[in-house]
Formats: sequence, structure tokens, C-alpha cells
Amino acid sequence: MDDETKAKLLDKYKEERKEEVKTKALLPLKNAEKGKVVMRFAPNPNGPPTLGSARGIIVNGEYAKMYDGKFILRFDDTDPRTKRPMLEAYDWYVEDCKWLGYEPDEIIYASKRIPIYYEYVEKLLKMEKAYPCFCSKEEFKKFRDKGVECPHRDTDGEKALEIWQEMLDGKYKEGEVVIRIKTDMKHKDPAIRDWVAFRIIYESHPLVKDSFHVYPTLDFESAIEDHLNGVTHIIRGKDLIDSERRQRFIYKYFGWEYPITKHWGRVKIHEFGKLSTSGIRKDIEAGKYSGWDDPRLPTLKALRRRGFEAEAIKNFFISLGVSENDVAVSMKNLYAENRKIVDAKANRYFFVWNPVEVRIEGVEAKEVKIPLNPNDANRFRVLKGSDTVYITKDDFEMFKEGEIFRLKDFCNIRLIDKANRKTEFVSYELGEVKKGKNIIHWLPKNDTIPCVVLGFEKYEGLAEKNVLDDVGNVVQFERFAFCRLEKFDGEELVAIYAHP
RNA sequence: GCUCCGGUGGUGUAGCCCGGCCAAUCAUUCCGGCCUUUCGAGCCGGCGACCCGGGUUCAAAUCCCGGCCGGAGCACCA
Repeated sequence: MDDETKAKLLDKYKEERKEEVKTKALLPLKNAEKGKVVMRFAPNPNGPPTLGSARGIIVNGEYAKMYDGKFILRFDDTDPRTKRPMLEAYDWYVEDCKWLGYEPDEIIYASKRIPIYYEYVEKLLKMEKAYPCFCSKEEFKKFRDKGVECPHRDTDGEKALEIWQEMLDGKYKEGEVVIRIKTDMKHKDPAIRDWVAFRIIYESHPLVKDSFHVYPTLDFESAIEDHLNGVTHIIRGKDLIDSERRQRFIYKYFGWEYPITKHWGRVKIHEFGKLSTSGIRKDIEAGKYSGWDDPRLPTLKALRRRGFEAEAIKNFFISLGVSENDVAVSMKNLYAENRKIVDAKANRYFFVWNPVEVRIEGVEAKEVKIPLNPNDANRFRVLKGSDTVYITKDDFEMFKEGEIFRLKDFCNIRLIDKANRKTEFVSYELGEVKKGKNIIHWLPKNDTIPCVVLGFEKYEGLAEKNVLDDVGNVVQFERFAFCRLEKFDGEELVAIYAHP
């Protein structure tokens, strides 16, 4: 790109930046040209996609959309041991990308393209920009720390290729030899000094089985792929910030242009402690969680099960932006985003947890019509008001004898005998009871279904029968929370707690 | 220890590159009010921030230096 177009782009970038401030969108991308942007999201599928993955999918996918560009999903699955991929997880990533609204234009499996990486390392070997190194990890660390070149560094190209061939032929044991990229052993940042590009691992790979035993490291694989795919911008976590400086050496040797990079900091979500994929896996195996979609987990499967809208997750991450600061954020922000979407369409129902039976003296049974959604005056559900109702224990305990409270949309009653849970009818009209905490929800004695709500805590109780019209949907249990009704087996309704 | 990065209300975030329009944006939380019926929803309103110290300048959140605090990398992991 020449200086003039660069300057033009920069001006445009500044203008867009100003405009974007008002709207809810990602800040414009540096040097991005409509139609020419290529973004990628490159996970290792060693577990299911989580909220963290969602950030990668959304930020990269969204930029691709903003600039009518291309979005690539690439599986960086080149370690069959330490970061062993999980076969089912490949599809999970594809599904979740689609669910979030970013269907990949292309899907790349690094493990299937290992021969391509071989071609490039052979070139580097021949150019003497890479070399086989027989140092042990510990030995090499000493050289690295001292900034001294190791004895294998000046192996000539011919010999290097010979050794490489022997590696491929299986003549070496694991750990005996690796291929290193020449950088600069005196580079002021020790993290950059001659890094490993290939190592030997005799382990069957979940996807490509026993096809290879010489595997590239992330830095090598990623460097080659980004160039081959014409990736223009890389946005990822700041843990990979040094990758750029390492990989730039390869780009320099081949005369390629490195993509523009941007990094985000660590995200800590208050509600989920420290959760590692391997830790969760153990807990699932131990029975602590029901599976990867356990509603207490930060996986996208779990969030979807709880009824979160993809749009809400998107807005949540867009609001975090892309800054290198570490953020500690609360799920309350996600809840707020989801509520904005779901509030208008979620039907309202009564769910009485820890039900307490209460008798009402002097009331006449009568059907009451209650709006399904307060914003919609035309849709109703019907409850059969009767002389015996259930209310939640939390409410019951709050009231004192003599106090009047209202069963929402039914009638006002006075508590006369708390020990025997007896009340008396006062009136039907809203009248006496104004608003607020004296209006509670309730259920008629003989017209309910058992309902269990699964979430960070488990709630057991009763729900009105009308909910059966909404199985599969997100509803609001009034004065409780938004929940997704998962299934009804004829006996009991299972709902998943979404958020207040 | 070595290298790099960052610090704006309780929490995120915009502004910083190109100093003045910033007595600082937006969202969320919290608090208060409203709602012929959710005080665990909704609607309206309010409180609340430029890490500290120097310097440059007519002018600093913005530039420079130092300090403090936080983070990342220094793997034959990604």
C-alpha cells in the first residue's frame, strides 16, 4: 500500500471513529477497506466454546461484517497431547459461530494442512533461517537466558534438511530434536529468541490419527496460515502479543507483510470463578456438573440453554470493546442486555417456590384474566381464583396478623391466623392495597403443575398450567426471574434460570 | 530477574495518536420517584471518575519524566 492510500484510509478511519462514538458498534478498524478485510478466529477445540470464545467470534466476525469482508474459522489443533483437541468440539465451534450470527466463510483445520507447513519449513531450513536443535529444554534455556547461540545454530542447509528428513522418517525420539526459527539470540526480549517451530510427538491425533509425528507449534502454523489466507487483521487476547514479534521473523524471511494486530486483556466475570476447561471437565466427570451445558457454566451451550439471545451476548462484548486493559465485569451487564430484548416478548406467569397453602374465608371462586405481557393488552391467560391458594413462603412470612395484602389480579385478603394459615376475604378491587410489596403472586390449589427451576441454585415449586403453551420459550416468572422452559414430561416442568 | 503493555465514576466504556469544543460520552450497578396490580420486571430522574508527583504550554485526561499499582510473555501449550 502506498503512502497516499494509507493517508486516505487514515483520514476515513478518523471520521468513522468520530461517528461511531454515538452508536453502539465497534470502533473502526485501522487501515480497513470495505470488501478487503479478512478476519479469523483461531481456537483450539480442546473444549466447548465459552463466553471467552464468544468474544473472539463476535469481535472478529463483526469486523468482517462491518467491512463486507471474510471471516475464517481456523482450528489451531496442532498439539495432540498437551492441548489435545476434543473431536465433538470442532462441530460445537461451527454451531456456536452460526448461532452468534457469524457463519464462517471458510473453515480451516490446521492438523489437516501439516504438509503445507512442512514445505515452508523446508524452505527456511534451506535458507538457513531455521535449524534442527538437539539441545534439551533446560540446555537451551541457559543459552536463551545468556543470549548465546547454541552449537546447532550454524548447521548448514544441506545437513539441516537431512536431519529434518530423518525426523520425518521417525529416526528420533520425542524431545531429541526440534526445529528452531533463527531470530536473534541477543534480542532484548528473551521471549523472542530462537523459538521452536516443530517438535516430535508420537501420539495419535483425534482428527488426523497417526498421519504425523512432527507437529508445528502454534506460532509456526499460525504465521503460515495467516499469510496463505490473506488475513488482514488479527484480533486476539494479549497472551499472544509476543507471537507477533516471533512470527515477524518468518514474514521478514519470506518478504511477506504482517497483518495488523489488536489485543484485548483478560476478562474476569464475577459470577464465574476461575474456570479452566480441564477443571470443568474434571468436575463434570466427578458429577459436580451435569454436563457442558450445566446452567452454572459459562459455556455457550449453557447460556443458550438458559435462553440468552445471541444478540445480547453480541451487545455485551461490543460494549467491552477491544482494549488491552483487563476487565472484571459482572454478568449483570449481560442480563441487562438480554432483558432489553426478552422483556417485550416473554410471557408472564406465576411460579410459586416453596409453596405454602393458605385458606381464604368468605371468598367466591372466580376466574381472573391476567395479561400475558403488560405491554400487550390483547393477550390473556386465565387463573381460577379459589378459596385455597398457594403463595410462596417468603411472602407468607413477611406478613403479620391483621395485615392486608393482595393476590395479584384476584383479591385482597387479611391474615387472621398465621399459625393456621387462615385469611379472610376483604375485597376484589385494588382499593385498599396500593402498590408494591403488598401485591403478591399466587396459584389456585387445584390447578398447578410441579415445576423445578435449575440454575446456580435449584428452586422447587408450582407453576400455573398455562405455562405449557410456552414450553421451549423464555418466560418471566413474575417476581422471580426470566427462565427458559425446557421440557414437560407429563409430570414436572423443568425450567432453566436465566436472570432476574 | 529480563522484556512488553495498561491505569477515566462501584463496574465496563468513549475521548488520548493530532493539547483548547471535556466543569469528560454511553451503558450497567446503586439511590430516589412513577406504574388501576411484577418495589426481584418496566418507565423517569439523580449521585458518582481522568492513579500520584513533577515538567512542557496561554491551555494537559490528552505530550514528557519519575513513582505507585495492575497485567502479559520469557514452554518441545494454545
